[in-house]
Amino acid sequence: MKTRPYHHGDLRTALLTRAEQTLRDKGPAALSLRELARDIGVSHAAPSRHFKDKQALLDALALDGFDRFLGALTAARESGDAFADRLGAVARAYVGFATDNAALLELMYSAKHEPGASKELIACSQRLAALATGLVEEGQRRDEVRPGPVEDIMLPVMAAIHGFATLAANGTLPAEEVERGLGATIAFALRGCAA
Amino acid sequence: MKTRPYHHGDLRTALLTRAEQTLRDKGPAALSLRELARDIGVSHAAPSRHFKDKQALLDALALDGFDRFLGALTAARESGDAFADRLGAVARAYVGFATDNAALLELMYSAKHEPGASKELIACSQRLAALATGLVEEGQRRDEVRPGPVEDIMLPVMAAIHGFATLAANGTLPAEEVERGLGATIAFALRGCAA
DNA sequence: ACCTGAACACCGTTCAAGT
DNA sequence: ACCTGAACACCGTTCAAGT
Repeated sequence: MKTRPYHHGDLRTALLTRAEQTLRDKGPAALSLRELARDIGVSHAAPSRHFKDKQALLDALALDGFDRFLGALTAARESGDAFADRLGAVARAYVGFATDNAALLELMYSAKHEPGASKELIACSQRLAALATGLVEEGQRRDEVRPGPVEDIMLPVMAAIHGFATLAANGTLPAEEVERGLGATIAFALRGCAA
Repeated sequence: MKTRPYHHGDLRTALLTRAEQTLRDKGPAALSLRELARDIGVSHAAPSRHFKDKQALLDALALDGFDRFLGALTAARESGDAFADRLGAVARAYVGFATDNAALLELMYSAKHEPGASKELIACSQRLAALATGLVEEGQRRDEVRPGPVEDIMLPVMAAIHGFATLAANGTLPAEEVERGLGATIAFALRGCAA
């Protein structure tokens, strides 16, 4: 057997990993620092060496989620050449992440607009806005999206995708209707963008 | 001075009123049954006579919110005759409620998809869907909305309105940009619906 | 019928002390 | 540097007992 490193080794990572697991399995309400510490096998006070309080751990979790989320969206943005393909791929990536990480996404959005939201979290939010803006502008340059102020197009498109993603993720829309609804939402968005 | 009725009088109502106040002022995390009881001046065990547990109080709060929300939307649905006017009024009512009752709306949506969500809460959710469906169908009958399966139009429209409302309510979209963004979102939705 | 007081099993956070 | 143990001030929930 491997000898365990001094004390725990990497408690910080262990806490984050376990916390995300719990978030996924039992929801955000069931996330307790003391239980996390118990599960990992350290004292209840140990986490405070790595996270100054519970919110700091939640913020780290949210930041981690945003990184993966933005990674997925950025990759999707390069799918094909046409605006329609790129928008469709981004929408699918967005909704896919939302349904696969419902609790985490909720945490990401609530952490972001907490009073003392970290600069990194705000930066993530801006990167997301920049991605959407860039996508629409590119579509306009290709004459595949009608002209006019980008915000007036980008905002409704993101609202539709984000709104659909939350409806799909929280179960308002039954799982078996998600695929069709997503197709309809993408088609609807493209209609609204059409030149 | 008025003599106070036996014991408290109407503890149930007092709890709900105070809880909504706290929700509005300090957010859902700050909502504690014991503090509520303290503020009102009863023992910490008293609330249990009226709400079997904390979730029951939250459900009652959510139900109350849904009633007002549906009332506002139902009224808006009768604004003018044209589909464009009605959709615009519903969207404005939706976003208005969301920005005026951000924490409550969040509670309404999370209470609704809690494991043991009450029948009444689910019924509210269905009334909302029925309202949106009726609006679109009416537009189709008037030839102001393109033909096709209602769900394929209703769902994207609701996603856009709901998505915009959450972006506006949680501060992702700065308050001074809400009015313009709302106009753009309504215009975008109408474009997507156009016959 | 409605409420109280005490009790139980949890929390998050802090801080001296250990290794 | 990293963790422990005890302490503090909170929770939600339950239940006998009071009026």
